[in-house]
Amino acid sequence: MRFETSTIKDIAKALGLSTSTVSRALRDRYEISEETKKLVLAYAEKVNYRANPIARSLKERRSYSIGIIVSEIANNFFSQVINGIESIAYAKDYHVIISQSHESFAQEKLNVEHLASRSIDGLLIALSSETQDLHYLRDLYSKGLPIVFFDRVPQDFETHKVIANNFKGAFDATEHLILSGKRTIAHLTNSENLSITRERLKGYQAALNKYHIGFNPDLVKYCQHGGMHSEELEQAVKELLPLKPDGIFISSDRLTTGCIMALKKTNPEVANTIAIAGFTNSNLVELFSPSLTSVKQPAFEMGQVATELLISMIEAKRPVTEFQTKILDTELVKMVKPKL
Amino acid sequence: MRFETSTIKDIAKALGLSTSTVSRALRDRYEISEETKKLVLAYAEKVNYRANPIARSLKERRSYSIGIIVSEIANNFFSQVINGIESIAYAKDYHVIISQSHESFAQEKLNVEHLASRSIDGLLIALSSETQDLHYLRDLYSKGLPIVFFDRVPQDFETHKVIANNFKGAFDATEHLILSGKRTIAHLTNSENLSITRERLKGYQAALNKYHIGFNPDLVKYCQHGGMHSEELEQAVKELLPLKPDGIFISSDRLTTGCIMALKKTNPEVANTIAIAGFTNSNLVELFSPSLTSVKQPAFEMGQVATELLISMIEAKRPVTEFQTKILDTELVKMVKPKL
DNA sequence: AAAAAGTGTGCAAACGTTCCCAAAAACGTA
DNA sequence: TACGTTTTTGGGAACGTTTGCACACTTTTT
Repeated sequence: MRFETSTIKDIAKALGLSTSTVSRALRDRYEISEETKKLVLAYAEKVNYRANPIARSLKERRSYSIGIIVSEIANNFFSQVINGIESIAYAKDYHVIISQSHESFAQEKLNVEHLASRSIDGLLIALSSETQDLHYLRDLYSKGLPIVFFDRVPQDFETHKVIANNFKGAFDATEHLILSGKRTIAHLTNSENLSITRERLKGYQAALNKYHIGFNPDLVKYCQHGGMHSEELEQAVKELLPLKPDGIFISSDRLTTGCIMALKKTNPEVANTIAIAGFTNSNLVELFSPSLTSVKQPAFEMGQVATELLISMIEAKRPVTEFQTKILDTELVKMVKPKL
Repeated sequence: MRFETSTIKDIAKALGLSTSTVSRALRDRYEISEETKKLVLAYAEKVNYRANPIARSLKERRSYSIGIIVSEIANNFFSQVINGIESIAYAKDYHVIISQSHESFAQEKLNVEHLASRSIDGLLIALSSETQDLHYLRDLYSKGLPIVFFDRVPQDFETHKVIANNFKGAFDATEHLILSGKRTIAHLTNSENLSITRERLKGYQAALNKYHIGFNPDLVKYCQHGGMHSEELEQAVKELLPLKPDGIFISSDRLTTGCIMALKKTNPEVANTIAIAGFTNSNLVELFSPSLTSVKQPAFEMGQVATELLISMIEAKRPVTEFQTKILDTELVKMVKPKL
């Protein structure tokens, strides 16, 4: 901001001290006498002194801020994760900078590189559904930028990761459909690149397997753009319906709502006859019609855990070499019988 | 970030030039010969030089970034506004920093001041429902920080503002309820501090008036926390129902969804008998049951317009003294008859 | 009484830029 | 040839911090 504001220099001049003394007094260093500290602190308070974080960043080569990349904030899952991140970051005096990839690799890369050039101290990222090439991230990582992945994580990247128990979440949801009598259960899911896609598919298959239901690959539909385009979903629904599914297990927030929307739009007459179970953290599910069974991820907690891991990496004195993959349990919220 | 990266100095040394020459060459200044420029550019490209924005900010006392304050990003209206903001900001080479107030004045103030100290070049803000004291904003504004308000704007603050046509939106929604035969129409709204609350109330009253329906203050319920707490809404619903409303006009996104939720939870038997019309930009309304009539704000456009105004203030050579309040039209999306 | 240790402070460099001011080089003109 | 102009380049200060080092002064130790 171009407007004047008091600096350490001003304080030093006013008090007849050197800038170093003032700086040290403000940071409460042991070398400075109590007396001087009091003097400085009082004066700083009086003139409403605020350290300039830009100058500090330049000097210290760090910014006390962490970058976040999600596909979009208009998604309850991600906004809850962000709230979790903020809760920890603020408490530890870090600021957060949020960027959206909108499921585009190019946008993701651009944002990450911009954040990096702005001296973020670390990065929390859920990959876009397009992302396959991790070179740019490896580059930054090898240059020393701490990175923690959450939700959508790469396979072969040695760092901390935080994910939901996708296998179990998918298994539970599918099993729930089976136990309520469904036998032809379709699976609508994201791009095959994503870790969550693979893990959830396995859970789905395992549940079918447990109840001796054959796995039919035709019943699995992948959406490359994660449901960002409605045509994508309508197409998938159109291809699925001829196979007469009596249940659908859907693999992500955006897809779940999008799929119901597509069903209602293209085939309203069957929308209520198909049982739906899907991953979603929407806080509006109770309002949906047709209603559905949802798999909720511990989003807030995921943000917290990821942030704690990231900050521990940032503040580690020596390079971290032991990495963890934390797996958090999902929760199955069963469909309530629609009243009326 | 603490890892090494090439600087202007490195380039200068490698090429046997001075830092000033390199700096000017990179910024394509006229004083530098084409030859030198090519040389520098080529080398910079080769070593993948990235200017350090922190250093630039410190020197230029601006950051090419703008701050955004909204109550929460997990709200389709605000996330759409943010998308609009980003679309303009990125095109003009500004970066955006998003902060959430969670409808808390203290949090809002903290965030604004943090942003200001990080040298944002301008601020886009929708006030929290608690905010009454604007001193801290006036302070920053008078020190030269450009501010543009959107959606929730203060009355007596001379700067650009961008809002929806709240009066008309409210009028249309209420009229729609009346025309579909409702006569006892309640109004659920936000804290009285907010501009949107006042304007929408007026629209509601005007519609009643037009059709000679008496205004009953008991039918108006204010939610101080904008529906952040579910008890608040359940309480309001509880107080409203004894008055036997046959329609409710609701004044904001969060309240609309929250109110339906509260209705379903506390009085499921009447939930479907009361017609609902409310402001909401949720992209999931089509899924809601009971379904409702919604007033959609041009959120994306609002973000764009606000950003254009802000950037014009930032880049103005002389202080801006003429301010505009842009009013954008809302859209009434009528309830579809629930199938099934 | 001198040396050693401890305490509090200041100087100045550094972080990576930008830009004012001068100076050098190239060119024309008298 | 000597002098202006114009074009191109470099030196160095500044932005607001932090911090290694040196210095001065007190206090303790021998």
